[in-house]
Amino acid sequence: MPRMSEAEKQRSHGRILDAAARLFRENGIESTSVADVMKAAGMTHGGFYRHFQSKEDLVAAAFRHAVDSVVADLEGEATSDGQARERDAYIERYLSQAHVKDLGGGCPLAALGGELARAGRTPLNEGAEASSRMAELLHQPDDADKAQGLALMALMLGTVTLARLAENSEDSHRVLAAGRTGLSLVQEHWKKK
Amino acid sequence: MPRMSEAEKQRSHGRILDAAARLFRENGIESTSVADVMKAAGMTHGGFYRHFQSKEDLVAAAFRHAVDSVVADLEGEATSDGQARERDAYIERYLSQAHVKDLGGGCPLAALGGELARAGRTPLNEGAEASSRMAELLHQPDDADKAQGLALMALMLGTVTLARLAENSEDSHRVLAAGRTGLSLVQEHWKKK
DNA sequence: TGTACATCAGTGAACGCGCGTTCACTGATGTAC
DNA sequence: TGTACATCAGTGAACGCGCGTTCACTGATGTAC
Repeated sequence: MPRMSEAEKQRSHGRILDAAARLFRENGIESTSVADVMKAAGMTHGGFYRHFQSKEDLVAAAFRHAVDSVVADLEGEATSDGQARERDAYIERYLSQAHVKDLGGGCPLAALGGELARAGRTPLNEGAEASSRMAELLHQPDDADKAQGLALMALMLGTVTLARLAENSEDSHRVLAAGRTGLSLVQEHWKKK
Repeated sequence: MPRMSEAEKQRSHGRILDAAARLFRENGIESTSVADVMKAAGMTHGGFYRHFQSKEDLVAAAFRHAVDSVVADLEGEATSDGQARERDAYIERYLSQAHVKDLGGGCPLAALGGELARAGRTPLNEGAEASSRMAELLHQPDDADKAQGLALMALMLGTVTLARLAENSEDSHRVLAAGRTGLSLVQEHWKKK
């Protein structure tokens, strides 16, 4: 059957990234094998090394891929007013039960932040850049440095992490509600400090 | 050489838990093997199953062991005034560069929260209980439900997670400072909502 | 435009390795008389 | 208290298995004339 055309190779590449971004978030990096990813992308494991030098390479690329799609969603708006509306909608979605349940399609930092810190130099760098980019998205006009954006990101990430550990949906809702309350305090009173 | 006395067995058990609690936090659950843990505890891997039924059992027990030692630190104080002082000191230590660097000895939720959500039923239950116990520790007299404790825990956990992803210590300090600012806002203004 | 040939995307078997777990064994410990 | 014996904590070899990675192979693609 092989060889495929250059255009088809690029489509394969995209399918591998999509599958990896989802599986790593859903099951964790260590629990997801190269073969798992390739199977989900509709191929066999042998072809993997035509696309990436190593699994560690894939981890970094797939993580960036996941962050890219979040960022692309929010940077689409042209006016700063539209961006503010998008940002608020994103925060609301972030602190929702749907996001808590959607590990595989949710925030890459919330799903993999802890693991990334131990995953090797290249993935770690991607993690650092991701928190920068995410904090930038949350930043508001009155946020000179990115401090408020970082604090919001930390609170959101922590809230979803705790909500995912809750045993029942009642506890999970309690955690999300607490996170929303804390978030509004940070948003409203930041510059009064 | 075997067999050891009952007292010695209990000491071995403690050494296994100590080693596991440190190694899991330091290198992650999947990257730490049963043999790694037993070697760090000064034994060979074969004896492990006299102490635990499976690795998953050890994960749950070691996580609880780590949470226990955090909780014991803070529950020692008898007076509510002493407890309040201890709590403030704990928060300060939590949001310090030393804690960011000390993965193996730091907050179990920050190190393993993400992985725990995928680690099986028993470890997941331990995670749920841990967030309850930690939120309880942070709770203040005017915090009727545990909402404020949960929000503080989420902000602290998220801040340390982001700080651990930072590439240099300057960025890491920036994240910690942002977390501290956010935290004081949540502490001061909670009941005004 | 048509032909001959080099390239290389994807396949599937194979590699060495470390994993969680099992097991026969050892000899000090704990127990029964 | 002393002796005979069952127990069982820890050892180290062995198990089946899945991992990341390599490789010979295939045949459509892309290129040179």
